Amino acid sequence: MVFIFVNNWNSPNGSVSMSKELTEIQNKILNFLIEQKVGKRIPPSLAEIALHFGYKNRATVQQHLQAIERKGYIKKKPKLSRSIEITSEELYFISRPIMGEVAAGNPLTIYPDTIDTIQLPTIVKMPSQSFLLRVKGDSLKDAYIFSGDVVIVKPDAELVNGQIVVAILEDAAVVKRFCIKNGSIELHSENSEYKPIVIEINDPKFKIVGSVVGIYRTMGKKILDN
Amino acid sequence: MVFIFVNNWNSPNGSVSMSKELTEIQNKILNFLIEQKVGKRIPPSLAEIALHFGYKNRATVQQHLQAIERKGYIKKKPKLSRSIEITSEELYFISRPIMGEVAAGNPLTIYPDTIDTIQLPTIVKMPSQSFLLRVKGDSLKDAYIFSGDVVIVKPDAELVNGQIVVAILEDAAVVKRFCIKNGSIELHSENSEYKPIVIEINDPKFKIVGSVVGIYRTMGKKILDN
DNA sequence: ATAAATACCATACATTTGTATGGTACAATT
DNA sequence: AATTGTACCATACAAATGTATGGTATTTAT
Repeated sequence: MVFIFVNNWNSPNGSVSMSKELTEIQNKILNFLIEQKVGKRIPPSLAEIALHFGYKNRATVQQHLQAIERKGYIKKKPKLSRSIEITSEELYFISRPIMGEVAAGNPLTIYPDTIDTIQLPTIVKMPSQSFLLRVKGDSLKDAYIFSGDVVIVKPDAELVNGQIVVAILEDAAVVKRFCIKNGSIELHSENSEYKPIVIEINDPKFKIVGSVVGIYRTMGKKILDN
Repeated sequence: MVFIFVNNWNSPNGSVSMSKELTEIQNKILNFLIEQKVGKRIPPSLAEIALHFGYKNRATVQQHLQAIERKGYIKKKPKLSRSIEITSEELYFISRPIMGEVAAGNPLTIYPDTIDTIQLPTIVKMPSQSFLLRVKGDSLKDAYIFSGDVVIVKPDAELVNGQIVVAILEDAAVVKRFCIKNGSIELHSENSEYKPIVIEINDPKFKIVGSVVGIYRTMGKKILDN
């Protein structure tokens, strides 16, 4: 997992609280904090930070954290373990692989490897083990999922009628609304131009990959040319 | 903040790892864990849990946690403080107020109070101090924001050209793409049917509320009637 | 009727953790 | 030349934390 530090403080209406630039080492420590929070979901203790950077004692880390806090990048509650808060978490992005493309209209080939990377804001937390797929095609446009959207897929999730799932059909993947009826599975498009796909439950060429637990679409910053 | 516990284990393809039902108290403790993680962003220590429930020592909490872990709802690393992980975090929802409605097309009145509540999945982390607004109207449909979508608004965020912002114009709120040009502010719709709104920077009837940092749209479970 | 699970209590103990203090070395600034 | 900031080290200590053990009372299941 690669984390990218996006320093935005110098933008037009820059944040007031970030008073000074971080040194290289302080920057590395801040990145580690973000990494730990996104990955492990809890902030590290001083000892864990020291271990990671090879420091022989916690005092070194302690002093670095004090410096980073003085400069306004983190906040911590005194005496409380693992209480480091990242001041402006939404300004940081984590680089996440997109595992393939998936057809919302007609089936498309699914790639075994990473095809692209997305800068996912750290505020968008992904369930563990879930992965990202980019949607192509417009058969789900009535469910407001569009070509280019990135869907968060949780594998082996429970399947409920009416849920949007990712399924493999003869080595191609589709995003459809799932419906089980009279012992056979129907995969619906929201777009009425596409007819439902009907499969027998035991069809060996069919497999449910997982359910779509969320979508992500980049919101900010579009160049206005006029 | 009110948290709602959604017990999903008994759904058709129930998860395998959740072996037994929790008792009432165990349930309350699990809810507290979720509450703490979503709110404070870090799991509580045994002492903090004991304090919250009025227990006189940590051992009581310790035994409850062991029971909850035995039943598969949480996992924790031995000897490590604040290392409780919620096994299937994406199954829980947090109840969050929607503060008002906002027009993406023509301006609408913004309500001072909560108008509705949404069940936001705990995987969608909101930046602190941000709030939710429901979008009405279709002027942003080319940016794929639709009537009914819930936008996450971060107040006082830095304003960058091309960013989507919530602004107040004569006591009504709009969602538009922000653009500053030659000393005056332009608010663009993606939908070409609407013309840009142009305001002078110092116009007292105009105020930027914040920037849209994300959208959320309920994905799962739609009743298929056929 | 007995066993097992639940729901607490008290006490004890080894680590972990945050923090304070003092020291060395080096680079940049004043 | 003196000061400040950075980047480490070592040691010490109180508080926080997780854990183990043993006990009591109540409810639930066998």
